[in-house]
Amino acid sequence: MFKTNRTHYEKRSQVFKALAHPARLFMVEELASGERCVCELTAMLGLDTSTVSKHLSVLKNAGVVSDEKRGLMVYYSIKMTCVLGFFSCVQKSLDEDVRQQFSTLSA
Amino acid sequence: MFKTNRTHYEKRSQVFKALAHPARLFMVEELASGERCVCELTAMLGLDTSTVSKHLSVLKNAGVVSDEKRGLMVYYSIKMTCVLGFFSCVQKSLDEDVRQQFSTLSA
DNA sequence: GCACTATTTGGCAATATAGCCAAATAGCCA
DNA sequence: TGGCTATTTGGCTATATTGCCAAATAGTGC
Repeated sequence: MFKTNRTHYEKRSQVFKALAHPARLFMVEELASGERCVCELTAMLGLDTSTVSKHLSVLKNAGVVSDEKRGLMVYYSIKMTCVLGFFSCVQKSLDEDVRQQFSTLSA
Repeated sequence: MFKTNRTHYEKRSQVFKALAHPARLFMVEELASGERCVCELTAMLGLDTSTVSKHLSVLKNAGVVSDEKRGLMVYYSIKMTCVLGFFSCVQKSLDEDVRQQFSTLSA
């Protein structure tokens, strides 16, 4: 059932692993507005350049983003565009949970 | 930019963290067909019952699934139904990558 | 109550991830 | 070439996750 095509599930989970970090989530949402160089993302995140670079390589290896070098800078942009649809789904569910907790409290 | 609403991104990333494991991914897909008890999922996964139980609690805490106790058994079912749409997106992207690698090789 | 089954929880060792610093690499310009 | 900037890579420590076993909890039926 599971063990026979475990690698199949491992490949798929790589994408979710890539999105499973606040900094990487932020970057993907930022890239939704257009390509950004590493330096721009670094400034926005307030993390070390090397840390940001490693986060981006995680997203790249998962196939979520792609990169292009132009001069000194490396520009990243979204490749797996459909992941943007995830965020509204997740947000909606989180909002519903909050609403439900509130109505439980006030009941 | 990021540091000011870091907790916001942390909450969202919880959902992706929950999906970022092959066993949990398998369970969510299985639950798409209907509710399952822990024992059924344990049999399919070939993991220790305690391990499966912990995986399920991760999914529950993230709001992805919900549980209901009936007699001795605890039945889990999908709560965040929209996550099912993720899988086709991810699969489609992975397929495209494979196709692209193939065409690069044969070119 | 006792015995039995299903599930959860605590604890531990092995492994993976995140962040920083330092060093390496790559491209620009003089 | 050398100096400068942007990015990546290696290495390290701190922290988080995974999976097992053992023990605790909860529900059933005698």
